[in-house]
Amino acid sequence: MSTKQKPEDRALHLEQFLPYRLNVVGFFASRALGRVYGTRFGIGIPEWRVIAQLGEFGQLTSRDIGELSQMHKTKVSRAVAELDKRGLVTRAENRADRREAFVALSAAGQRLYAQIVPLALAFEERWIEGIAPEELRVFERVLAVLTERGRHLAGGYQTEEA
Amino acid sequence: MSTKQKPEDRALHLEQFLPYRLNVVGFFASRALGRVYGTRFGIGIPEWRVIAQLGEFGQLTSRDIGELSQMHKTKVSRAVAELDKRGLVTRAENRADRREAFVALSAAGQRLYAQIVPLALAFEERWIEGIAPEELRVFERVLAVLTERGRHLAGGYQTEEA
DNA sequence: TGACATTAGTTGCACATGTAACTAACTGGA
DNA sequence: TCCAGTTAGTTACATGTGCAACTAATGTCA
Repeated sequence: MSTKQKPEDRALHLEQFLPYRLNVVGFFASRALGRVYGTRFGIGIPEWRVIAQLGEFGQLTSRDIGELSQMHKTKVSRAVAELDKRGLVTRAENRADRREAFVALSAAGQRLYAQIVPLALAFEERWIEGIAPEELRVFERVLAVLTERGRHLAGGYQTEEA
Repeated sequence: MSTKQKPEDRALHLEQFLPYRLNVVGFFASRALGRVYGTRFGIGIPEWRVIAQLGEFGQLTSRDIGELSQMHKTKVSRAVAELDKRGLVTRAENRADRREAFVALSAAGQRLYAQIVPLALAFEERWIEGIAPEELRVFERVLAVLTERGRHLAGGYQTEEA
C-alpha cells in the first residue's frame, strides 16, 4: 500500500469512481459501434468480434476466438452459428482433433470484413480526434495496466489461468 | 490501385482497437465489482448505483437517478423496486407532482451504504495502485473526453458518412 | 489396453435488459 | 375549461447472456 489514508475517511462520488467511469465509457463504445454494425450490416457486437478476429488471423477454432476476443464460449458458439447460418463463415472439422473445428470467413464474410474495417477505423479516428498523441500514449499505457489488473480482479470466467 | 496510404487501407487489430479495449476493461470493472457487492450484500450493479447516488445526494426521483448514473429508466425502476422490497429505500410521493416520487435510503440502506463505500474505495485503490499520479491524471482527463464524445456518438450516430 | 480426467463445443434454463406500449399526472394553449 | 402533448414511472414481450449440464472426442496414467 502506497497510501496511509484510511479509505473509511473518504467520501465516494460515483461520477468520479473509476470502475463506474470505465463501465460507462465501455457501454458507450459498445452501443455506438453496435449501431454502426447493426444498422448497416445487421450484426451485433459478438458477431463483429468473431469477424474481426477471423479477418485478422484467417482461421481459428472457437476456443481461440473466445480467448482472443474475451468472450464466453457460449457467446462465441452462438455468434459463429449465426454467422454460419448467414453464410459469412465456414466451418471445417479438424481431422487431427475432431472435437474442434476451424472457422474462417467465407468469400461473403471477407467482403463484409473489407467493408467494416474502414468504418471501424474511421469511428475510432473520430473518437480520438484532437487528443494529443503523447496523452493518448499515456492513456493507452494506463489502460493496459488497468485491463490486466481488472482481468485478475474479475476472475477468469472462461479460462482459469491461476 | 491507389498507391497512397489512405486511412481506409490500414489494417485493423482488434486488441488495439480502442472501443474494444474500453468495452473489455469496463466489463472487467463491472464484473469485479459485481462480485464484491453480490457475494457480500446480495445486490447487483444497478442496485449499487442507486444506493451510491442516494448516499451521495440524499433524496432523488427515479428520473434523477437514471440521469446521474447513466441507467435506462426501466433499469432504475426495477432496481428501486427491488431495494424497496428489501427495505433499503423509502419512496415518498411528491405532493407537488404526483407522477414522481422521492426515493431515499432507509436507515438500513444507510447502514449498507456505510459498509459498501469503504469496500468500493479500497477496490478502486487496489486497482490504480502503483500508477504514477501524473499519468493517472492524464488518463482521467482523456477518459473524460472519450466519455463525452462516446455519449454523443452512442446517442445520435446515424450519419451516412463513416 | 482400460478407466478416469480433461477439453471443444452445444444446449437447457433462469435471469437481466432494452423497446415499446401503457397508466397516471402535469403543461400549455385556445 | 377542454384537449392535445409531454413526462414519470411501470409492465409485457422478446432477446441476449452466463452458468451448468451435456455430448463427443482426446489425453493421461497405470
